[in-house]
Amino acid sequence: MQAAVVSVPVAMASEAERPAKLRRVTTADAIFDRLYADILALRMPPGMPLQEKRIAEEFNVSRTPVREALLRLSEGGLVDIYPQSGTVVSRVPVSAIPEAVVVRKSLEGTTVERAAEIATPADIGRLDAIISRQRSLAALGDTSAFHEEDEAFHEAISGIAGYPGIWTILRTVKVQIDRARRLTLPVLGRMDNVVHEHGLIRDAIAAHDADAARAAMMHHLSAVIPDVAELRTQYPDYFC
Amino acid sequence: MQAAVVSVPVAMASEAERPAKLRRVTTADAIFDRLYADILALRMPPGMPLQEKRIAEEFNVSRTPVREALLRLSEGGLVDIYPQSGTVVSRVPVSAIPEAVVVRKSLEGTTVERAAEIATPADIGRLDAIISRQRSLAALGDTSAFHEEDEAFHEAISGIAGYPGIWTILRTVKVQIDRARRLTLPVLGRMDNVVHEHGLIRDAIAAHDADAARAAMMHHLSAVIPDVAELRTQYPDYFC
DNA sequence: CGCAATAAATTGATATACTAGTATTCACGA
DNA sequence: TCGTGAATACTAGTATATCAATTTATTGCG
Repeated sequence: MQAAVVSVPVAMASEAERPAKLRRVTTADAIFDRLYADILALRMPPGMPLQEKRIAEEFNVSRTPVREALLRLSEGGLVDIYPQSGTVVSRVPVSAIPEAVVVRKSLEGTTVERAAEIATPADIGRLDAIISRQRSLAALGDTSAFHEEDEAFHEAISGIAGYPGIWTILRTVKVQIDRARRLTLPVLGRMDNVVHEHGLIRDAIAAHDADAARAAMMHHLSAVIPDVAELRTQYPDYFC
Repeated sequence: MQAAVVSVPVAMASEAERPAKLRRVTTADAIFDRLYADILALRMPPGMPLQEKRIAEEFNVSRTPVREALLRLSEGGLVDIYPQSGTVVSRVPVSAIPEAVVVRKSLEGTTVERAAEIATPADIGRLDAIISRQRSLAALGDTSAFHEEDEAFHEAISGIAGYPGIWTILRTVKVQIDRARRLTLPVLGRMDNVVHEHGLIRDAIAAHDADAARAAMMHHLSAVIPDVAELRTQYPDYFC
């Protein structure tokens, strides 16, 4: 099943304070990561049918860890499990995207304000490093690596603000938006715009101007809203 | 299978499903709901060791659905699973509580503003009904039922705003706060204060005054922050 | 063609056994 | 006596086989 909307977030602090006893990577974790990446990269497009048994054979494991991975993906809204029927890669719920954008604006607005208040020069340096890498990747046209750095930028701001758990929530919320955005990111010049907007956010944080930082973030988040109407006509099978 | 007969309030929240495919309640769901309720009500206190095998025997089911339930609880931060070692009810991460409050303020602030903008008289009526029930429950001193109505109030506001997915996030974030709050809720007069604060929020929404609604919500959320320092000395085993 | 009976397919759950780490115990030696 | 370390008893992770419950596809008959 799929919660139709912004899916269940992983609780904050569950991973963060594992007392030095680092959780070892289980088979189920590996399967999850692989499927997660494949779905996000659209190598497994929305609507694609999945089967526990087939995946188990493909990875040479039993159904058990595959099932665990699929259940976790289901909670994240990336797959829909229909009992006694089948499992499919979930279609992107277009109706939930506006809500997801609202969540991002709310949380990232709060976060960037706080970051602007307490950022240190070292923090600014880390942001600069990310932006620098993004500039290079934009020039190379490496959209995949660029997207990773984009995530790193937003995660870094959460870290600067002292709200690492908020990033955990945002990552979950962002997934559906990102799946849609993956279809539009190749648009020429978009990556350069992102780099520029990140620079504005960075400058506002460096200047400890909370209001400007929020404004820059709001503008940035508004700019990356995918045009769902157009996408829907272009990839009708990928949305619902 | 006897456990399926054990009637557990499955509807801990809206499982608003698509009409076509409705998901039946699985054994794992029932186990999850039961454990979730027991942990939240502190019938299973933080630090209490759990064992898949023992729980399975207790519910007369196999390990499989128990395991699925524990994995979901783990993602929600309610239990900590140590591979090849054991599972325990998680201690409340005190360091995460302030962050959780920030998330609540951010999201519920956004939500209540939107609700104030578009609330209909019928919506106000629903809020009034909840507040009315809370007033009765406060008089009776039924803290458990009162808490359920408290959840209903905040969920209703999310619904009015048209952001049902935000409630899903909030519920997850609220859990850790609520676990701590359960130790302080019996404070005399607190329930009456909550009723009053809910009334102020309701009035602001009814008046379509977004600013006042946000202010009332901020005040409300600030008032229910548990005194972690005191709790930590009073229940040292429950926090980390 | 319509439709009901039937077969196939798939997830949900059970039972069992085994693996691989983890924590405890307890005898042993400095 | 006090560690120390190896044997030992857990516990979660995985594998396998099997059945149950349900949905979906197929078949065959009127």
